[in-house]
Amino acid sequence: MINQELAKIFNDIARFLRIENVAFKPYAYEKAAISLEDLKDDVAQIYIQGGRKALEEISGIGKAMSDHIEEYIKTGKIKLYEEFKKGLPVNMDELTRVEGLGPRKVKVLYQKLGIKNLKDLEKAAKKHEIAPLFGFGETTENNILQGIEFLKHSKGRSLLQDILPVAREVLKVLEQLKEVQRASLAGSLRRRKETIGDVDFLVVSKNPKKTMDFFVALPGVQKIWGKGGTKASVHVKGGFDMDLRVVPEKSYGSALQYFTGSQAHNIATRKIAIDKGLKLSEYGVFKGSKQIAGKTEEDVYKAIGLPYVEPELREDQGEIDAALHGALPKLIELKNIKGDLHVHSNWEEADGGKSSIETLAKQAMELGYEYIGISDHTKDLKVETSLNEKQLLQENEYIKKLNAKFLAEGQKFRILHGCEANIRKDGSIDIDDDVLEKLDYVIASVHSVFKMDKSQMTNRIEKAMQNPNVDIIGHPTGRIVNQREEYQVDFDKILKIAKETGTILEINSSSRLDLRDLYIRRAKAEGVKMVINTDTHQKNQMYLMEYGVAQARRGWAEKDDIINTLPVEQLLKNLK
DNA sequence: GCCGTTTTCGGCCCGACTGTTTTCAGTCG
Repeated sequence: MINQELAKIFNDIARFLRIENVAFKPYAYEKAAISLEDLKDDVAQIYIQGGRKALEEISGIGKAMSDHIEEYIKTGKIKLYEEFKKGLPVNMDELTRVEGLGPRKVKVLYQKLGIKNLKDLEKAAKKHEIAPLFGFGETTENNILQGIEFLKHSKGRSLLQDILPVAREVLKVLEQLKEVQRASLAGSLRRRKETIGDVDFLVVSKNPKKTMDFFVALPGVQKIWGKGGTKASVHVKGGFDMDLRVVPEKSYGSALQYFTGSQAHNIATRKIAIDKGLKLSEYGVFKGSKQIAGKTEEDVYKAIGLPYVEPELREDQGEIDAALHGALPKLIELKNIKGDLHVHSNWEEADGGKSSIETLAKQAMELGYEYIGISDHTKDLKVETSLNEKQLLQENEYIKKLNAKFLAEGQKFRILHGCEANIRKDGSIDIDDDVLEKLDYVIASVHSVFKMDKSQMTNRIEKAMQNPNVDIIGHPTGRIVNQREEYQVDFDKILKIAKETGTILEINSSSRLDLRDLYIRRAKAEGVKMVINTDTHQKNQMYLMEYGVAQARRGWAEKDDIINTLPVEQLLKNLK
């Protein structure tokens, strides 16, 4: 996929244009870049199939952008970009990642000191060559050094599931402060993005200074980045930033709306306000100089003529239009989930990190589930607990006994027996059909040979879906967030076959987060049913369900799109 | 450079903080 490469180039061009004080164009290039980043299809494919016309149907892509894209596909280069780079041959992307350094300062640093990259920058700062420059100074030089240091330790964007628990701890502490009246998470964390850049908190406080002093003294804080009258920013151990904003009660809703973002959603909502002769900012909704809303988010949306929009939808991906037409989805919630169908066990005895089936069942009961599905790996995957036909049948007997025991104890809980079988290279399943038939359900997943060409991989998965015993395709695109790209597959075809065969697609809650949000939305649009599973391998991973549900919400999924919201008998009817 | 259920031309979100050039440009979210 060249989408990301092009997005980076467009972002760079936007920076070059900003240096030259060109009005509005940078914004257009940035918009085009965002559009490409969010695009689920390969832009080269779009061009090959539909030409320039198809390109220009992408939002933010007009004549000039499609020129650039065509040029890049044909020659691997964009002339305009090459010329900009000739005039300022620096690693713009790398340098502007240093906090406080933008394109203009980068240009000055290149012209005066010949700084081209992070290494040059660090050297110059250490030799105190930066401070004497016009427009710079001691503080700026120190900030640059610290910014570089932070970048070195920064892991980039962290996984939501690593950050949210930490952020909740901090939020809890803030909420317990006597002077704090209200507190919330904001930013991409509140929107439950897959990865998080920094953590935003918003509070209303009777004593803003005291609250901010407390915040910057939290354990784990390594550096106070900034502290003003309403905002404090810190770097913390683990390589990420936390921001705290203190706002007045009467602006809490508009501030929360603003700091939750996304930026694109904010711009869209502000435009709607303008159309209505209003002004929307973090301080409220204003008619002239009079504030007409701002205390709660609901009020803010209402004042500009919209119903409340759930944070997970705020990406300017059609939610504004849906809101205007009363067509917002009623998103699935964690409490709708009645069971987890992708759980690995060490089926007889607890051992190492894994749990016995009985332990897992008890955990599921504690989560309020009505059922759990045990789905151990099968024989082709050479892991300790992968099962062959004979072992699967033994496991089946064992589960029957456990269910009988629960029944005798009066427990209204059921263990379903499945497996996570392997889809072989040729699309066949590594367990005999007469054994698969005896299980309550079968998940089939790709665990090997990821690098196939698109049509081969599509045929491989299609063949698995055609198997009458395969109910669910596990982690359907093979991606792992921050670790592995998805394999090449024709997702439209997968949806079509899933629909025809009644095969369910998994939303995997682990760090795979596969399906990704845009695919969930497409599956929903095609009427393909999904299941949200945790893929639990270690003790206590069933709590990950919340992240799969968040992913589903970002994909606009409703309760009816997800089969494990159903009671057990209905669930079984929805399987093949 | 892009876009249009009031526009094919005339708009394009809004405000705070920082450092330094002391009145504002650059950067950030």
